[in-house]
Amino acid sequence: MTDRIKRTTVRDALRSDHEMEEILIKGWIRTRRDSKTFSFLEINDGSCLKNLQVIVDEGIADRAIMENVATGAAVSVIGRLIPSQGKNQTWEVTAKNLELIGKCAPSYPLQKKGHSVEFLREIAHLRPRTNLFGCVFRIRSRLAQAVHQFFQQRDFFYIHTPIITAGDCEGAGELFKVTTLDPVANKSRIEEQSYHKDFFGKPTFLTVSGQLEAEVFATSLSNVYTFGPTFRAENSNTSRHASEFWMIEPEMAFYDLQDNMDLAEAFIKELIRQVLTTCEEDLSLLGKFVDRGLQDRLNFVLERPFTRIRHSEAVTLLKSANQSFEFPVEEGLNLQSEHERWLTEKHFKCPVTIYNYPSKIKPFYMRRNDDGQTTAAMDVLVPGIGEIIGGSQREERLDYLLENMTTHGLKEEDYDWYLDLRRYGSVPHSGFGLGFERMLMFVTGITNIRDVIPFVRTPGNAEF
RNA sequence: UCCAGAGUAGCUCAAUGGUAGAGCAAGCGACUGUUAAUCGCUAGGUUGUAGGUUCAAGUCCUACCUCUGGAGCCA
Repeated sequence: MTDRIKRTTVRDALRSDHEMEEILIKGWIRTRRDSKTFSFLEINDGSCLKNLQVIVDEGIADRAIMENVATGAAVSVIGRLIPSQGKNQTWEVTAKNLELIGKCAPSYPLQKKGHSVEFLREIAHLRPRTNLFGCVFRIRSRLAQAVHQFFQQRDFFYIHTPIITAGDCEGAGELFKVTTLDPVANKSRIEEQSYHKDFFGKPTFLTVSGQLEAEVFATSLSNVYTFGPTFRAENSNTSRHASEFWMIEPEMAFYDLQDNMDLAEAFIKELIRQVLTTCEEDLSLLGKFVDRGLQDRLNFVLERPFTRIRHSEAVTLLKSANQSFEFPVEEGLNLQSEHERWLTEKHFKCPVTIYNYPSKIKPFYMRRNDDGQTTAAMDVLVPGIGEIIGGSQREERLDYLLENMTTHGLKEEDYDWYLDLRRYGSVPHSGFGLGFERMLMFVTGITNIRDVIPFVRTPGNAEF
């Protein structure tokens, strides 16, 4: 019987502009309230935040079935969609037929009332069934879509850079080693010897960035972007770091640092605009229970230009700040979290783009400025999260690049193909990396990165 | 990895070194076009782990584990 009618999602049912004599709804029961001769079921199928209220009169389903129609169970309902007599919904369904698809054991850990995000993290396989995580992951999907939309509208090409890479890019940061060798069986061997027998015949790692590969395509297709998983084996235990995360890395030929900063700002604003206009309902829940000022803050960021200051100006501001910092502020030193927070949260109270960083604290591929002291690097900082974008104009001049590699202790032969880009028709180009989860944290108000990734990987944790 | 804090019922939390408690959830019942429904009853515990101090440890000490917040690394 149920096979002949097309299933309607809860979202479509609640958006209906007319009564429906017969509707088929499938989903999970969020809660049940019993009256003397009938029951109220709240059904959610994840298609939207809201539940659909179903009225089941006595006798519609067997007593044995009704006993199992409880919180968490999966059901199928055929009934009439009619205007609701109740207060909290416009439409409701009076059931003509109720089937139990999958019953729910009484040990089901999700209750009607609020759970802490810490507890829900332990049951990551069930947490998308909560209002909060349903909202987060619907928004995550929209945000990913918005990323592609932004670049595709600007004729950028989406490049799939490798996840397994050879060689440890710029020697910085801890990498995950990829190997088919058994570390126990080979423990007595010298590492170099073992690599000859390894799958790729050389050391390989999970990617920490697709940037160098993206540069290949920027110097051929002009405007490109990557959007994929990224891996860092750093022992970072903070609310803003994960071992596996998603990063977006646009790379543009003929862009200088100014162009790069302009694009970064337009990108962040467009992502916010998309979420504001397409995720209104989900945002409203987050605005109510997670971050009271969420929508106001997003609108505020959208309307104002980001503040842009040179690193040296930031240092001057911080030095004259009427605030004592734990760490010293010095020209030539990197800014600490507390300094970034002061700039973006206390002083400017908006996103801040800092550029022209001291050369010695930046990697080899960034372009040297004419002053000889700074590089054409830029970071975008946002209130509450800190660094959300890091980028630069790349060093397109072969001789300077080689010089940088020497000072960073890198071997020329390891970057031969990268250097070829400078040998054969080199052009100025720029790019940046945006942490997808950090952006999602910013638009949802969620303060821990573990709560915006479906299945988080952090040091010591690879569950599910 | 470093600093700080916390681990007690399924969840959120109480408990001067002296018999382990509540709210919610669950189970049973009553009531009701209800909507975080309401009311009554029932059950639920090796107090993170291992040692130690003490007549007596959830409570004090040591080590370890896990989680949370902050720092560093960064996106």
